[in-house]
Amino acid sequence: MDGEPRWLDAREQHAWRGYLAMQAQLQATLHRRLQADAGLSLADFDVLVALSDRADEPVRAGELAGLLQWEKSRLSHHLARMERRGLVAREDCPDDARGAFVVLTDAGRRAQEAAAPAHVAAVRELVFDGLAPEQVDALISVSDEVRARIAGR
Amino acid sequence: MDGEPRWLDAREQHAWRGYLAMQAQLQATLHRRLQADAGLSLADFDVLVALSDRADEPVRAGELAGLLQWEKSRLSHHLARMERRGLVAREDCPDDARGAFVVLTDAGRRAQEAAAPAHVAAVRELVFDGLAPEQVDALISVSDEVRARIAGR
DNA sequence: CCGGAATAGTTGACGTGTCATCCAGTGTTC
DNA sequence: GAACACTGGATGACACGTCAACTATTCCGG
Repeated sequence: MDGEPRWLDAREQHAWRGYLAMQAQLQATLHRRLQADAGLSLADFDVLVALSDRADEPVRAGELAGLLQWEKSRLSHHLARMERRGLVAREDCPDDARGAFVVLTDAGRRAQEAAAPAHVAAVRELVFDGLAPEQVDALISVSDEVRARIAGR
Repeated sequence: MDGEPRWLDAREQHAWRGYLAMQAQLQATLHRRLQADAGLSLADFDVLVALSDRADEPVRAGELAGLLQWEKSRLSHHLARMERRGLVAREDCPDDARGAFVVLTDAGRRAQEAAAPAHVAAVRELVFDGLAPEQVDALISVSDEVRARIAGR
């Protein structure tokens, strides 16, 4: 079927290793800073942002999973932990008795608002302040292309 | 200290969200395929590749951690799991009695050789086959810049 | 040589993510 | 309306990663 595997050439290997290193270090750094500044994980922050984008309307768990592109089970576990810490609450859903609404608590809203400025500043500092506009464009086009290839097949 | 936080502009937000989505989906897809094809996690694969790059010379655990850019404790836990599955073995280090050598077992070598072609093919298919040479260059320059900013501060 | 600092690696506790499974409520079909 | 599959979500088991504490050795100054 594939005879000889086609390995990556030198430039591709360089790009791939560089990308892997960047992504690991960037994620770890942003995570550590957010944790240190605000006591939140990146995942916590994503959930809080998604919920506060919806003002205060309760959001269905499944819909939230879709927004975050998370598996339902991941979200369920994560919400259980966040609920234990008082950041979110689950409410019964009148329309569909097997569904659940998720809402931000006051503590959750405060945590998100407190965390956001430093987090954005870190993203700026580590990424965008160092990139020329063409590099930002390239990042967009690469992301779009790769995502299209992942989705389409 | 920072008065008004400087938010990301529309283009930057687009780039950032796209990057985050790409990286999450790419990692998940590569992980799932490697797991399905070869029963290995990405982390397993990285360890096996690092060890097989060193032919069969035993590698000190600490050095391996450095090569992989992993914390020592992560490596220790991961090696314990891989050792349980028979992919690697730990040996005593004669020079330094508190050190440990890590070696690939035959099963480990076979697993790595069996996994590599499909994994490279997946990276090609999802990433490099879709990118023009300038995009690969841009990926390199972005990775270098971001890593420099993470390191230097 | 002795005692304390540094180093190599392990361990335990805990948060996180995945997969498979389960359960309850819903919808559909006859 | 009873049997059926379907859907929303929770749960348990387990792999993974991090942090802090720990153990055993080595190193170094006196």
